[in-house]
Amino acid sequence: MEPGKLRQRGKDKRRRAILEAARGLLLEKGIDGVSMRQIADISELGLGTIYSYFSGKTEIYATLSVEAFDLIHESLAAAVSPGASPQDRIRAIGKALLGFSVKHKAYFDFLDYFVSSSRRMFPVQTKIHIDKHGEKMLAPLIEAIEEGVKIGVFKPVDAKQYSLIFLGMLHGITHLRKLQETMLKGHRFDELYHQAVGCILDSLCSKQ
Amino acid sequence: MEPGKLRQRGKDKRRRAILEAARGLLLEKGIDGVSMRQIADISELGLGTIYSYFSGKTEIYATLSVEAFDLIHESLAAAVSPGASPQDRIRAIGKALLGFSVKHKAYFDFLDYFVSSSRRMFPVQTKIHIDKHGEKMLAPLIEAIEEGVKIGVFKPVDAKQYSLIFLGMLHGITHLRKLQETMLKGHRFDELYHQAVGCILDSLCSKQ
Amino acid sequence: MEPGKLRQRGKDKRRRAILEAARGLLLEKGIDGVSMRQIADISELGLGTIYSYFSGKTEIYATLSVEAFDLIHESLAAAVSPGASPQDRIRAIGKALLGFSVKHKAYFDFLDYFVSSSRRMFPVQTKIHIDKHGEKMLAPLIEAIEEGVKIGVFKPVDAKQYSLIFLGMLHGITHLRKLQETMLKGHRFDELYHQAVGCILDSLCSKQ
Amino acid sequence: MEPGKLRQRGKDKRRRAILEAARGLLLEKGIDGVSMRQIADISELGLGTIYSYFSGKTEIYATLSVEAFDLIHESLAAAVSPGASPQDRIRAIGKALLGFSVKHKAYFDFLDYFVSSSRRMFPVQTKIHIDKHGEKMLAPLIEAIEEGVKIGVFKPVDAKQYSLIFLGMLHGITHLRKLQETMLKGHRFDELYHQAVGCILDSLCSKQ
DNA sequence: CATGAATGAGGTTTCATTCAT
DNA sequence: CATGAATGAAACCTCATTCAT
Repeated sequence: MEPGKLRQRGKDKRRRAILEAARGLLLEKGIDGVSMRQIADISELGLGTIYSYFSGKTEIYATLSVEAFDLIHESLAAAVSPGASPQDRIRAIGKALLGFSVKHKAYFDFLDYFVSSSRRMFPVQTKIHIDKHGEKMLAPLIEAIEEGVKIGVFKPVDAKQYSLIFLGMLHGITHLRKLQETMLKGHRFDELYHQAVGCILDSLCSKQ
Repeated sequence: MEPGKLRQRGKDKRRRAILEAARGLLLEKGIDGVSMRQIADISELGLGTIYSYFSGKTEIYATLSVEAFDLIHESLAAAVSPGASPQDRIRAIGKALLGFSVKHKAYFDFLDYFVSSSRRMFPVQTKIHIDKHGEKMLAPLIEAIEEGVKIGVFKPVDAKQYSLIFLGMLHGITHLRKLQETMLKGHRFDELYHQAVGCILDSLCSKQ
Repeated sequence: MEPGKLRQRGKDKRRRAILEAARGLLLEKGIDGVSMRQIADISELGLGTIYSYFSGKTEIYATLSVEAFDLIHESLAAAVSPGASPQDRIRAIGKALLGFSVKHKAYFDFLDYFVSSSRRMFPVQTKIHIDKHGEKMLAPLIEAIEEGVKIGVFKPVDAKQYSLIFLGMLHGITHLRKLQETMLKGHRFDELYHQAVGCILDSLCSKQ
Repeated sequence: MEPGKLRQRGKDKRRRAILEAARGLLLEKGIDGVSMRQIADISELGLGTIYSYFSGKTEIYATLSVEAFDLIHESLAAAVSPGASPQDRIRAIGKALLGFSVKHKAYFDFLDYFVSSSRRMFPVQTKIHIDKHGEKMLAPLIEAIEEGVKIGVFKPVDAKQYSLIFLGMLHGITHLRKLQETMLKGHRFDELYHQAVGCILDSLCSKQ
């Protein structure tokens, strides 16, 4: 391997280290717990180094946002088996999303916060760019619903609209997990989650 | 009226002024736009005075959280007409929640943020106290669903679980409103919202 | 004395302390030696306190500039005895300026720097305000020259123009003092200075 | 030409590129606008490379100072026609200095700043070296004045002292140009300048 | 009891310089 | 020999909180 590649790999590694540090801090200490100093310490890089990889905190956040959306998209896309029935595909997507929200809790909390406040946080151009990645997430869902409508197992609906409802719902439910020790006491979160997926399927399948 | 009462009233007024100022700032400038100095300026009180009404910023946030939950509860409770059918009651609750999220946007964004991060933000005792108020919100919904199950228009479900799904979903959908200019482009938000309510009703009414 | 006055006096004292610290640092360590931290340390105030007296470094510099010009103006105005001849008045002004440049060396170096770079340093509005105070300095000189022209001891000249030349010259000469150990070695600075004043008088008195 | 020379030429070119970049930045953005990074970018060299030509920023400034003085000296020396009268030679020198201050504004501002603060900026040895080059500037003036004194058109004066006054004055006047939009409003700068030169000549020619 | 001046920890960011490649 | 990635000291500034008046 030529030296250029090695160096490149080192750069990538550092870049990743920075993003992981930032993401980790975000999860562990919340949005106010993220300081450039801490990111530097955790990623074991000099403070100035951070600024040669990212123009500032905002860019780090923007990058994480895009990454998060892309990762979710990948998870969802990977979850659907081509031959499966629309219902199963939707269930699989629900499951994948739940899995993601458990495995990459950090990303989820992060998106939660940034979807809420990104208009204030990011320059409008950046926000549009991020949202484009967010929109990709919907594709696997839309396809599954359209397929179901086409073959007649679902009632005719606007596939994108239902996708938004589905994602919004699951997101909202995931949000509730924070209340596990209080409002959710006595309820199993995953059951709640599956029930919610079932709820959407009920609606899609309901004649009327 | 004796002087004590008058003074009491003045104190209440100041307390309210502080909370309004804090809430207003939160809406207008986001979580980073709230500083004690600004709260003092807007509420037309001295900076030090704030601290004789609240122990600090955290207590202000906690108080606002409780208030927000209580207000939502009131809205929902007021929305249900005693004689209405379970379906109509649920529709009314959905409508009321949508209305609230429009009218009191500030509170909604606020809860969004604080439900997410309250574990880090508040001492555990405070958090439990807040969540208790959050839980009250569910009551009108639970009642409507239980009624529907009892009279047989809904399939037999765990009423609290469905309530959580319902609220979670609506909350998630509301969250999406932030994406109106990007992901939601071409979709009317309120339609999406009503569709979501319909979705739950579909599920509740679907025969097995 | 009522308490308000006392407090006011304390505020004034602190304000002065800040300005003195800044001026002192400027003299001792040069423009790069002035940091807000150091100003705070020397003035024995908290760092944040500085910012409640001045909006930032720029405002401190602007204030010092204005003060410097005003002080010089006072020195020059005080130097002229009403009954003295125009020549004597000009000599007195020269002497006063020399005296000032020795006694308030800091201010002089300061002006030196800020006249040079104020366009980049200050917002245009601020610069205009500062320069207005600078212009006042000329008044005593202009009056003396006009008087001399009127009574015929000076040849007819544009009084303001000659004033500018006079001040510019003395300022330039003062600048040279920095070179006392090298270029000026073997020359007594004050002699140089008086010679320069004489030079202007020669010109003003030269027939034709 | 042997390869050593070629390489040498490349080195010289780079050295010059660095100095030009530094000087240009100084002119365009002022003293705070000069960073090693920018010098590297503009001179199209690597950042590290700068350090193999100069030991650091200070040495770059020192070199520029020497260069500036040498350039001025050349300008002044070139201005005097051997056969001209002392008065004309002095006028020519004044004109040359004015021309230089317009054409090489950067150098002038630069000297302004560094003469003021060089004691703090440079190690004493460096400063002495720089000042030696500064002193050379005086030579053409001294010669003209001495000649004038010798042939009796000037009164007997200390030629070096008058030279210092002359240069100091012109420098001071040049300084004033910064105030063109405020204090100097309504005055033509070059007129002021020529008047100042005339002023010195008046004095030199004044009997006793 | 209301006030706001004072505080200083901690935030983000820049930049001269070094050193491995 | 040229390079530029890495570094961390140090800059400016904000803000929650305290406490003397």
